[in-house]
Parts: sequence; C-alpha cells; structure tokens
Amino acid sequence: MPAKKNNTPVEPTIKDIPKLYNILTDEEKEYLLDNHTTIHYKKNDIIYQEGEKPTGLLCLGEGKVKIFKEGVSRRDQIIRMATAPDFIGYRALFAEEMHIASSEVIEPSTIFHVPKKVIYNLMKTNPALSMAFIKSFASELGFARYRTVTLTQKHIRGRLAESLCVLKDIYGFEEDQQTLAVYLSREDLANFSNMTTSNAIRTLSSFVNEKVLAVNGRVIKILDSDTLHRISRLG
Amino acid sequence: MPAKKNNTPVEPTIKDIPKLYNILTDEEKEYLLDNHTTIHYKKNDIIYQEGEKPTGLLCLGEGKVKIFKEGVSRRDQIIRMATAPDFIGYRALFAEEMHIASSEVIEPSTIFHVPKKVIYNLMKTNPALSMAFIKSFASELGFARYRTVTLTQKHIRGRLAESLCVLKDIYGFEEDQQTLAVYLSREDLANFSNMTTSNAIRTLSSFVNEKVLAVNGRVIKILDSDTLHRISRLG
DNA sequence: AAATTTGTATGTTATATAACATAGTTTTAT
DNA sequence: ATAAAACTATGTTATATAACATACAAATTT
Repeated sequence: MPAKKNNTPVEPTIKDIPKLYNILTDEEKEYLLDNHTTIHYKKNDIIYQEGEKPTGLLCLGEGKVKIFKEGVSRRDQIIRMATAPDFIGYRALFAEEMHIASSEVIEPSTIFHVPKKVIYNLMKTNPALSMAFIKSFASELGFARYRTVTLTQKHIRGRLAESLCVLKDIYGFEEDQQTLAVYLSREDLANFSNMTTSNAIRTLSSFVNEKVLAVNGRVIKILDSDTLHRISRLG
Repeated sequence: MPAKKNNTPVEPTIKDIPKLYNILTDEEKEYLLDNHTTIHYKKNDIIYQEGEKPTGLLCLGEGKVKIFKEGVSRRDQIIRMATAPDFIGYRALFAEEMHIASSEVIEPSTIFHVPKKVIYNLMKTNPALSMAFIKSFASELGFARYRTVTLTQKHIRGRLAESLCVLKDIYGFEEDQQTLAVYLSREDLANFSNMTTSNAIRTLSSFVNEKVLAVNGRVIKILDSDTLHRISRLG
C-alpha cells in the first residue's frame, strides 16, 4: 500500500460508512462484510455514466467525486459534489431506473459496492436502514429544490458565492482554516454554478479584487467569509 | 354533501391512497382508519407554509395543489404540482425539518392527515411502506434534478413547452383529449417555468400563432403535441 | 526539449430575457 | 350597479450574461 501524503492513516473499510454499518445487527454486519466489493478509482475515472443501470449501492469510503448531468447543448451541470462517507448513485438504484447523471472522480477514491440484492435483504430485516435512506433522500431533495431556486434566480455573483459556501460546507477547509479543501477547475466551478467558464473566471477575479478571496490556480482561500455569505444571500 | 359538477362520484377516503392503504395488513388498515383526519380545502387555501413544522403525513385524496418556494426577490417558484393521490409535505416530515416550501390549493381538495407518530409506527411494522416512500423520494429527486437542468439551460420557449408537457403528464386532458385538465393563471404558469408573467403571456401567444396551442383564458388546448414536445426537447 | 494540448485571463459584441409602461379585460368586492 | 382590484396583452427599453475572440500560461505528450 502506497504512503499517503494526507493524514488519513489507514485504508478505509465499509465499517467507515456509519450510517450504513452502525445500524446493523452483528449478523447483518457479517453478511454485509462478506458481500461487498471494494473498488479504487483514480482522478478523472468515471464511476458510472448517465444511462447505465445501477447494480448496487455505492458508498464513497474515501475521496471526492462530482455528479453531473449533461445539459441541453453539451453544457454539463454538476448537481452534486460528494465526499466520504456519502452514498452515491442510490437514487437510480431505488427508483429502479437508469442513472440520470454521471459520476467522475475528483480525488482518488475508494468505493464499496453492495449488490442490490444484498442491500434489499438488509432493508427487509432492518427498518432503521430504510429510514436512513429516507433521511438521505429527504435532505438531498431539500438541497436540490433550494438549488433550483437559487441557480435560476440569483445573479452570477450570488451563484458563485453560494457554490463556494456549499463547497466549504461539504469539504471544509485545510488546516489553515481558509483554504477550500477541494480543488476544482474553473470549468467545474462554472458547471456547479450554472454559468460559463469565462464568467466563473471573471467573477472569481472580482472577488479577489474585493479581497473576499485569494486565488492561486485551483487553490481558493476564503478571506472574508461574512462578505461571501452576504453576496450569496443577496443574490 | 353538495352535488359534484365533475364525474368523481363519491367523497374520497384514505382507502383511495393505494400506495399507502393497499400495502397495509388488515390490522394496520384499521389502525390507520382510526387515526387520521380528513380536511377539506377550497381554492386558494394555504395547506402549509414555508417555515412551518410538519405534524404528519398529508395525502391528497382529491383536488390539485401547487407547491412553491419564495424566490430571491419575492418571485415565487412553483417546484411541484400535485394531484390525487399524491403525498405532500412529506419531505420536511421525514427530514425532521421545517417546510421549505408552501402549498396552495388550485382546485377544491380533500386531504388526509396521518399524525407523524402513526405513520412512523406503521413504517416500523411494515417495511413495504418505507420502501414506498423511498420510491416516491427517488422519483421526485430525479424529477427535481431534471428540472434544475432544464429550467437553467433551456430558453423561454423550451421551458414553457416543457412545463405544459409536464402539466399534461400530471393532470392529463379533459374528455376532448386536447384541453389541459388544469387551469392556471399566467403568473402560475410563469412561476412554474422560471420566467416573468409577461414572457409567459407572450410565449403562449406565439404558440397560439404557430397553431401549437389554442388558448381561451385559462383554458389551454394542445393542438400539436409533437411540435410542443419538439420545442421542449430542443430547448 | 520541443510540441501539443488544456486551462486561465480579459476584452468586445450579441442577445435573451427582465424590467418598465400603458391599456384593455375580467373578476371580485362594496 | 359601480368601484376596485386582479389579470391579460403588447410595445419599448435596459441589462445580465452568453458567445466569441485573442493571448498567455501551465500541463502533458512526443
């Protein structure tokens, strides 16, 4: 196993997905441990693609992935940024539909694949597990609706500011408590904020001029969090 | 009980919510029948408002309601149009959050209120019920994401055309197989399509000129469904 | 190391749509 | 019945943002 540059000490296991593992009985835990596979992905790998059929529950044990939908005229829209220990691709699984979005790795990731049959069996015996998925769905749906309104109604500055706040909530800061702990291209930032890449670059630059951010390549420091939130709030 | 002008013959009961009632055991059915209330609403009534705390599961037994979020600058956005026998307000219930949207009656409606405790008890004993909610959530989340992309990326004509197609899917046609079986103000149509009222009126007029629609007040006839779908698809 | 590709930066122009204005029409309230 | 309010219609103007263009920088490939 290669040495890690970050401070994650050990290889993650499916035990690191608490909202799945922790609510199981000992017997169920054993069943899960015996019936899942671990897959490692490197940056830019595609985990699944729009139109494919889900085969099981995917749990992000480590890493960062983006989930995006192909837009009307080839302009992608990032609908979700996931982090460990999130479930991914489970909407299509439970809806019994094809994936309506694709999933691409942003940072080297470890994924646990629990076959559909296995997860359904667990849900039959454990009501708390179903409840956990219901909770996940309810909160994702809330977020999706909130975003629909803001992405359609806020102006560019508000949208980008909001996206940065959301990224901060999801990934947090590095040790300096300023640097966003996710490193996206301007294009990804644009696709997450519903704007063109040019406008993401431009707006980022004006935030730097206004001393709200400091930007160096993909490294974004939030210097004035209050102002950033205010810009986001006012639209 | 007043005579009905439409062909719904009888007062609905909670037995008319199949995805809830039909999956229960006899014992559970009795428990549900004994532990819910029926509320009648008239047009323009508010069922619940953004910020309120849900107290139970609401099932729309009859009628039509709109669910909308207050936008950034007082511009409402209709995020869902519901019809019997839909669940409403259940996202906030299961997320254990305040409502993030408001619900207003479009057509006289009958709603069954199942106290939170009761629905949770039923879910504990009946895994199929949880599964039904998971399915509901998964399909709503899919729709929400699809709409986020189209409302942000399609042009006005495409957005309005899509909204009309969606309304057709939800409410269907009247007996003539042409007239949309829901009668919305231009403002509601606009708020459902992410545009100003003026632009909804204007675009509706151009669809009439193009013989795609026939419009008389709030009565909308879809004359050329293929073209309408094409306009929606091309954005 | 050179060449190619990909990403970033910034200026200019075009355009879709909001904002505003006015008026006619229908519905609701007094 | 009349007044008031809400809704619909259409024309004009303003503006936010996309589209396009060019250049430079960084990363990747040969």
